[in-house]
Amino acid sequence: MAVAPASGTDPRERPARPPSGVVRPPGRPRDNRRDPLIIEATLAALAANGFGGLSMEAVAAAAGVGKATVYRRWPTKGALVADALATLAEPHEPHDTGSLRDDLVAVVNAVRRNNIQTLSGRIMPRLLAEKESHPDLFDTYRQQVIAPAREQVASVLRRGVAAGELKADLDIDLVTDMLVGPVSYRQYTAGSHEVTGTRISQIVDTVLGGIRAR
Amino acid sequence: MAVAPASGTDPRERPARPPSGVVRPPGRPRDNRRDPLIIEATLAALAANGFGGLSMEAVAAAAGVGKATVYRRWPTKGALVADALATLAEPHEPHDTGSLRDDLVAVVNAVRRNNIQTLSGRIMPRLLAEKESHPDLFDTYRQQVIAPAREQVASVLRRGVAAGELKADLDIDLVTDMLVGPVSYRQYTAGSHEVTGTRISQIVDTVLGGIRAR
Amino acid sequence: MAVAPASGTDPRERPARPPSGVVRPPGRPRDNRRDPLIIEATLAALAANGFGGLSMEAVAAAAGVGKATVYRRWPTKGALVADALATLAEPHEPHDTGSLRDDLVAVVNAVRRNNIQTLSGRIMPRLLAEKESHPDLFDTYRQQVIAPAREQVASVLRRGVAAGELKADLDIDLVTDMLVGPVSYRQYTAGSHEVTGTRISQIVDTVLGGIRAR
Amino acid sequence: MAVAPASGTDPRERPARPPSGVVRPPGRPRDNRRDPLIIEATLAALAANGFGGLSMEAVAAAAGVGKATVYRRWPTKGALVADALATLAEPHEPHDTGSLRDDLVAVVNAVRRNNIQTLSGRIMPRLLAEKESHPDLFDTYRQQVIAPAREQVASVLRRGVAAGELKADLDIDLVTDMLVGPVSYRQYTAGSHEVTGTRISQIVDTVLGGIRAR
DNA sequence: ACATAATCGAGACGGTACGTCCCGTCTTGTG
DNA sequence: CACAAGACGGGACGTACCGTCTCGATTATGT
Repeated sequence: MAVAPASGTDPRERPARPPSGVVRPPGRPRDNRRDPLIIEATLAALAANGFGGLSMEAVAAAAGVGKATVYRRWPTKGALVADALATLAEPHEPHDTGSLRDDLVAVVNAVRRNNIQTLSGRIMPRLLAEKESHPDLFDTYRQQVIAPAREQVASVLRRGVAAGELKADLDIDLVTDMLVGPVSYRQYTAGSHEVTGTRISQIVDTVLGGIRAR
Repeated sequence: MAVAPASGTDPRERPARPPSGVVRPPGRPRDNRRDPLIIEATLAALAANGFGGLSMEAVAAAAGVGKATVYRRWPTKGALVADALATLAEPHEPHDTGSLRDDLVAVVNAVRRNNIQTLSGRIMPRLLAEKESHPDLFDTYRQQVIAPAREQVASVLRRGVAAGELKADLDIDLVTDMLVGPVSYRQYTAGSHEVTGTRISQIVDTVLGGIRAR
Repeated sequence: MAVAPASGTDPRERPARPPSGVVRPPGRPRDNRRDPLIIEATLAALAANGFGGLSMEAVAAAAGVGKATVYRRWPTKGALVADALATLAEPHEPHDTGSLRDDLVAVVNAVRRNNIQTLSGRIMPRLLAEKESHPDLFDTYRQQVIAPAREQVASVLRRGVAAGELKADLDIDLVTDMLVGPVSYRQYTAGSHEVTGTRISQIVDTVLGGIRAR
Repeated sequence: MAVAPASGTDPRERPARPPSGVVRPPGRPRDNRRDPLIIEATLAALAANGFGGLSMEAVAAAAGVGKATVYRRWPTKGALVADALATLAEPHEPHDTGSLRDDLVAVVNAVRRNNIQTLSGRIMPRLLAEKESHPDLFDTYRQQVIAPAREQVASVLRRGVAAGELKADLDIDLVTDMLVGPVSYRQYTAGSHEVTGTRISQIVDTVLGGIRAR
């Protein structure tokens, strides 16, 4: 992780110097304002062309940065992309309205939105396509993006089990698949606007109640 | 579609000459044994590198054919790939054992196998990744491969409705998503061997009965 | 020597095919009309920037040829330049007017003209400057250009010795230096137009007669 | 000329402070011990790679100095090289043994030694090669190095004329060429060790006496 | 003593030139 | 006329390097 954490202040401002006593290398220090530019350009290029179609040159140009500046920070394309993917993790706030059904609808809706409106949602199919040649990249994506989203769904389900509302021996992992799977699969294979909030409610209700007559 | 239909005989054998009286263009006739070689090489290249990473040169080399031979048949890469994708359709035999649950398990298992063991299953993520730049290719794939598989599931569901075993107002399309989605999504995002036959049975049972306690 | 000898005919015309019975490699044969273009561009680049400053890319561009075409013929810059220098040899016609003095003036004038008006004369200082790093190139130049010119001077001197007009124990090599050296040195170090025909006559006369009073 | 004149003392010692009363700019004064290091490195780089191949970075590195230190003193590469060439002038002591022939041999020998054993002798071909693109540099070299050496030869010749030993209407410039030219041309084009003291004696004798039989 | 200000080595920065590699087109000789 | 083999022009990419710039540290000077 070569990327400095966001300082929370004006990004134009250079970060404060480290406390004295720290040994500093001689020469002009690296300008860390370049890092987020490069990372952003990398993610955009990844969404546009995938890993194989991503060139360091295009990243540098899009970031408005010399090629040497990129290579100075990340020696290989893989290292750059790995660091870029590591920044995709997003904080998820918990959902707890008291209604299990409403909470499930809310978290699955969050999955839906993340698939289509975010950069990471556009990156996913690219990484998926190259999973065989570069499994490590997709692993990183899974850990950073997919796993947290699933965990959010799973935590709601566990609350339902604890409250006695759901079967005590519920296979949480399986049911998570059954909530996330239809939404994601449909979105990716059928177009971005196919899955509406209404449909998600139907999915949740179906999983809760089944489809048998009476 | 420039591809000659499979003759059903030994492909090594040259097709018999048409009856005399038919006008034939002068010169050496085109050797149609080359076509399936090129199509196969195209699908393999598509699975390996996607559309963007597919080069006519690599296809020709893999097919053991000169580049000009490929270009003589298909003027562009798009035309070649479109024709190649059109050959992916596979015949599906109907499932009807009398048990709705067993039939659903069977058809979903067919989906599972098709995702991982066939060429078309390996091509899917590639086309998915390039859906934005080449939506027509993925449309072809959807019509040729995805739609028939879904239709198989849907037909079993419709039988269940007709038999009164399932709710009369069932949203067939939605439930199809709920059976196919979890399987495909899990397979593609989590690895090929994660989804077992047992798990598919659980999915079918959950969709049928729901997850509510009591 | 990968360069085909000049055919003497219209360079636009492709050379005749080799006699049948010669085995020919398959595929499109190399278009040997490209060779003289590349060689000419190489010599021009050599005169302009020397060996170190010569780039294969610039040569290809100047010749109106793809880079791969150059590398297909000559794998390295050194091989290309060596072949180019090998084409610099020019035929020298003998001088024999009956007058030793006039013949000497004529051959030294030929040296003078070759130094300033030809491509090889502009290439010489470049090779000279890089003699330490690439002695082989200058050696080639010396054999192809310098040695023949000196031999022309020497042959006239030998005729003078044989005719009894010059000292019998004359050091031909030394006197050749004394005729060629002042002209070349002056031209290269003082500018192109400093050495006139009159001056060359004076040099010849001085070498013949010396500078001592009476 | 930004170069401080040689102080004649130990160059390691910093120069004494100027007498008080002289206005001095505030801040850290420039350390003039760096200048000769940079000049030397420049001449060495010039001998090694010529003007075009000389980089300020390489000069700074060879001088053990930061790049900014070089640019603070000389704004351009041309200014640096011009100043470096201006330091090449060497003092020539007069030759006068009473024998014209011996004096000529001595001064021509001095030319010979200067061509091969000194830095300026190795720089000459580099500047010669770039005379067309940078005539000013070679002009400087000619004034600083070539002209003084020629003048030394010329002065001996003038003494010979004044003493009546040489023809009264002697073209001094021409004869200087005839003494210096063969030596320099031979050395540069044929290798460094080709011209011996014996050969120089022969050249002088030939110029003095001519080559005609009897 | 201490503030001031310019110099110093080191190295990051944007930009550029170059050789390698590869693609799609074109051009051969052969079947 | 089809076919393979491969030459051709063109372009994209990573490497290497250059001149400019910017940094912290140093070092004389003046108060």
